[in-house]
Parts: sequence; C-alpha cells; structure tokens
Amino acid sequence: MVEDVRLDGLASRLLGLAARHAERLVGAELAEVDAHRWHYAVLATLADHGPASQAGLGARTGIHASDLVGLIGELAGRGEVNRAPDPADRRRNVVDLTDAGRQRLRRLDAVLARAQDELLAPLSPGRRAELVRSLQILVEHHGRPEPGDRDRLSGRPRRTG
Amino acid sequence: MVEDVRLDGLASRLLGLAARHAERLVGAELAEVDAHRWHYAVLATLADHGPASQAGLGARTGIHASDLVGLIGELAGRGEVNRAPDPADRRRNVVDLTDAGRQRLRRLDAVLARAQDELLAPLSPGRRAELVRSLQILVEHHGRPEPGDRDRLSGRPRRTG
DNA sequence: CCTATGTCAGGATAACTGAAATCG
DNA sequence: CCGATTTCAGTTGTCCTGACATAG
Repeated sequence: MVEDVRLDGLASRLLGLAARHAERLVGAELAEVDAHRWHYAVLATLADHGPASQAGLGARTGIHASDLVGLIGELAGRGEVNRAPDPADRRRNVVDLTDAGRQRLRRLDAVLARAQDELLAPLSPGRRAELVRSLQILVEHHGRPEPGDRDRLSGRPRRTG
Repeated sequence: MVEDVRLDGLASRLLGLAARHAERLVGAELAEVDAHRWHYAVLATLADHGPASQAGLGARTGIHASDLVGLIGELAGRGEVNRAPDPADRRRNVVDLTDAGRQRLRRLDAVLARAQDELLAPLSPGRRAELVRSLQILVEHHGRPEPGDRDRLSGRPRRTG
C-alpha cells in the first residue's frame, strides 16, 4: 500500500533522475578544478590501459570519435596527453599520458572520490555496493549501443507543432 | 583484484550509462505507439493525482513549465487531455484527463511495464526491488534541482577550442 | 508593488549523423 | 575496392534562461 503512484516506482525514471543528480554533482565538482567528465574518462582510461588510439579510447570510454577530436586537442593543449601519429599504422594517432597528465589524474581521482561519496551519502556501505553491482549487471547485459540503434520512429513532441 | 579499472566502478558513470540504456529502451517502445516519455508522465500524473494546473504538473513530473506548454498542446490536440482556464484563478489552466486519455494511459501502462521488464531482465526480483529502493533514496535525498543550480563555473570542452 | 502563471523565443550541452581525407 | 581512422560540419533532444502579458 505504499505505491499507488505510477511514476515514483518506475525504474527507468528513477535511473534518469538519479543520473541527472550524479552528473550535476560530479560536473560541478570537476568544474571547480576546471575539468570535465570526459577529461577524467580519458585520463583514467590511459592510466589504466596504457596508450591508445582515439578509436580505442572511444571504445573504452563511450565517447564518440567525433567528440574525441576536440577533447584530445584540449588535453594535449594543456600538456596532459601526447598525441602523435602511429608509425605502425599511419591512420592512427597514439595518445599517451604525460607526467602532467598523471599528476592531474591524481587530483581528479580525489575530486571524483569526494563526489561519489557525496552522491552515495544516504546509502549504507552495503547498499552502495549492491547498487554498483546491480548497475554493472545492467550495463553489461545491455551492451554498448550499436551505431544506428536509435529510435527509428517519430512521435516526439515538437515545440513548433 | 577485481577492479583496478577506475571507470568501471564509478557509481556516477554507471548511473549515466544505465539511464541512457533505460531511456533508449523506453523511448523506443513508446515510439512504437507514437508516444513519448513526457506524454506518459503527464497522463500518469493526472490519473494518480487528479486535475492540475500546468505549474502543478511541472512540479510533479519535473517537466519544465516552458516545455509543458507545447506538450499539453499536443495531448489536447489528440483529445487525451482537456485544457481550460481555471475560473477560480484565471492565471491558471486546469488540465484534466479525458476518457480517451484514460484509455491511452492503459495502453501506455502496458508498454511501460514491458519496457521495465526488459530493462531489469538480468536482475533477480530481490535485486530489482533493492535497486528501486536505493534509487528512491538517492533522488529523495538530493531533492529537486533548484532553479539556477547549474554549474556556475566554466571549463567544459569546446569543439572550437 | 510584488508574485504566480502561462507563453514564447532561444541558449547550452551531450550525443549523434554524414561525409570527406587518408591510409591499410 | 573495401574498411578503419581521424576530422569537420551540422542535427537532434533535453533541459534550461530570459522576457513578457496577464492575473492575484
């Protein structure tokens, strides 16, 4: 007799709301040190898996190839990564962490840890672990979105309609 | 020894990924019956709480007032809701479900239930309940975003940089 | 006078599409 | 010739701001 209200028990809606809170929180804390989620994703991936092509980074981070171009450009401009053509396959760029990048990552690791803690504050440690586990199961099960896997049908609201 | 990979255990990231999957899935299924998440949110809210002003609907659904204008217009155009000026407070519109709207909501309830089931398929019933509970705790704890509560600092990547 | 509501026009951003140039 | 990679230009959807008219 707790729920006769449809929206408040909808898993998909709760996921969206919680994700929005998380993105705001993390985005705000990263902005304070002049960073962005994507910056962290790239730096962390390079640290955890070593040098990679942009295509490789895209596959691991989920960041679209076309967005990676400018993103890597920014990080390279800050001297946090190195971008150089791959001698072995000259279509590719090899992207690698610099020392400055490693240093920055340590800073961002701390910021991220704080943000996660703030985000999960109302949950007990057991619940936090369970939540992370369930989310991992979900994203693994549904895999990465294949290109062209969008809604193929119309029916969205239009402001001009 | 399971995780030396930073991104894969990040709650904020997992929430974002899972939410994206959920939105795609629900969006695709709703599109098949020519509907949108927002349509369902409004119809369900009216069914659960009775007639409301647009401001009231915005508060309950989280849909922005400026987006509600066109949205209610669409639903009214389909004959699923009724929009009429409130005699008691002539700034307001009273929005109410029509019979067609109630009928459509029953259809959408079924579609949503199917989508939730697909979304949560890899989780046991116990895990599903736990997940929903944890998400509810999170969104309640973090409340609704107050107006003007955005990131006030710069530092996001720009394509033109 | 000040606030609430509905409405309109438009901005910011994340995620995406499409296509071109280059190379394997 | 086909496919992968990087790059550029542009689109879409969601959420949001700012301004305004009207009403309490």
